[in-house]
Amino acid sequence: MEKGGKLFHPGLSLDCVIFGFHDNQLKVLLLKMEHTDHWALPGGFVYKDETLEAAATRVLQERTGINDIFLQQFHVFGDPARSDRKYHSNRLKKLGIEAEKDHWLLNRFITVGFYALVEFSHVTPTPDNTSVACEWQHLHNIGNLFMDHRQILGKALETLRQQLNYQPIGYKLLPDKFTMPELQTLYETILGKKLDRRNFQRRMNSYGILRRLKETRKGGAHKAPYLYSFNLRKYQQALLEGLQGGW
Amino acid sequence: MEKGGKLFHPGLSLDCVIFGFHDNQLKVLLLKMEHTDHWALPGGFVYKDETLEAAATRVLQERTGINDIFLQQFHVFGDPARSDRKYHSNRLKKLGIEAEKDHWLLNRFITVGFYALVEFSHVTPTPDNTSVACEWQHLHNIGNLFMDHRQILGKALETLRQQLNYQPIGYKLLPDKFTMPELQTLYETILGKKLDRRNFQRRMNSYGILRRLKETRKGGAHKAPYLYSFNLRKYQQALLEGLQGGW
DNA sequence: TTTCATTGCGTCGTTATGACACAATGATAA
DNA sequence: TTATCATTGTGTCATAACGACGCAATGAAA
Repeated sequence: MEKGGKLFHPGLSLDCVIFGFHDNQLKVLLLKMEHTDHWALPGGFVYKDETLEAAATRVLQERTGINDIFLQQFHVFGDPARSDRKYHSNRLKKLGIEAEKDHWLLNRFITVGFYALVEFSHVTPTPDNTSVACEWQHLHNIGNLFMDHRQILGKALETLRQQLNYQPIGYKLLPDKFTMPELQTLYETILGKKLDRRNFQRRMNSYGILRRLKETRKGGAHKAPYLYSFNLRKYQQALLEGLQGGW
Repeated sequence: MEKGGKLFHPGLSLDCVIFGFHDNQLKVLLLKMEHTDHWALPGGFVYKDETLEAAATRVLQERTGINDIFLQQFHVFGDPARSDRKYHSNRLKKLGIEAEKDHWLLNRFITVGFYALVEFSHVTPTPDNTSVACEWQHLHNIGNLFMDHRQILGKALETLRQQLNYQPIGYKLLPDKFTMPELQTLYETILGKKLDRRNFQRRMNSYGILRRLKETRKGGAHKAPYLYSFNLRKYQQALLEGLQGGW
């Protein structure tokens, strides 16, 4: 906190939108802030000799426990008015740090937005030293967000939608074995619209990127759907050209 | 040069890839650097109270003379090794500025890449104070580029390709009146592949975003092609959904 | 006046798409 | 044990879109 000015690249931060999929819902990992009902995206600063990607990877490792994480830079947020200097100066005061006017945290910050795709069950949510909790929240039921984090989240989702045919989004978000309805719900959530069940299945199968397993998912009421897994080699090859047809 | 440290956001720059279309070729506006055969993307720094977009707009205005320019942020380049500190320290020496070790220009810089689309004939190329010339270069015949500018250009082109169905790329790059073969060549250059002339025309017409004029383009050898202009209202409406089918 | 590359418009067979029908499944309730 | 019923697997069908290609019209240059 005191040495940050010497350690970090000045006026630069990053924020991560961490997506997970569970209970047939797209979720985002958020940090609950102290003394308010506000939530924040996991973020951090960039060491002076660190790449942006390394910094993001480090932050993501700390919040999720996952080392090898899929992430993509998607936008820079640089509005001069985006910083909440009052928050930082209050926080410094509480920490007993004399908040000189030119304290490194009180300057303007540009932030680089990253989105990350993780397998929900592999994550161990871990708060950082500015937060009191780290929890998954349903994408469509998110409370008050800090600063411009709502805007950052929105842009991340928009990017996810655009890259659906070019990034291994299903592969990174779903567990090894999943059902066709689960995959479809994921697509529907990201796209924000309903898709026809039968046409979805036909198209997905036509790509040749799925392997249908002998097993079915027992346990739910009604007919047990087959389990699928990705044929990773073919998936990646198909993504190079983009999944044809689009959604 | 001396006061930059106080005026600008520290360790932050931006670089612009300015695309234009002329002589049936996609071109990029570059700056010729002094004393070398290297070229550089037009770039600049961000004032402490300026948005990134405003800074890019300012830079673009200075290099092209155009005020109302179309630009899009596309990527941040943050490799710690990307800066060429030797270049800056030499330059400072030549300018007679004592290059203290902690001179603001000698620190690590993160740069935000913007691409801009301009109507070629509206541009008045103007060098900045670090360059001896400002010229259009053919996209496929570009000389040595400074630092990581080749990589930045590559990423810009990749982004352009991805956004072809979502941004008014034809509208921003072509003059008010243009022929179908010109539009097709633009698409072919961006996509990097040949398209069937007749199918291209059919698809373009089916979008309903073009208005065929009564005039033809006389002067070239062979049959005179019709001139077209964009129906801007319909174009923009179609872009919201993305031009269907893709290329 | 002829030549010829280019342009405008159209054809044709195939494939992809959207909308929908129907039987099979399997946990739950009767 | 049997009936129920939402859900799943598979298929059909008419239409639209697509890729490949043919051919006549044009207009500057030979």
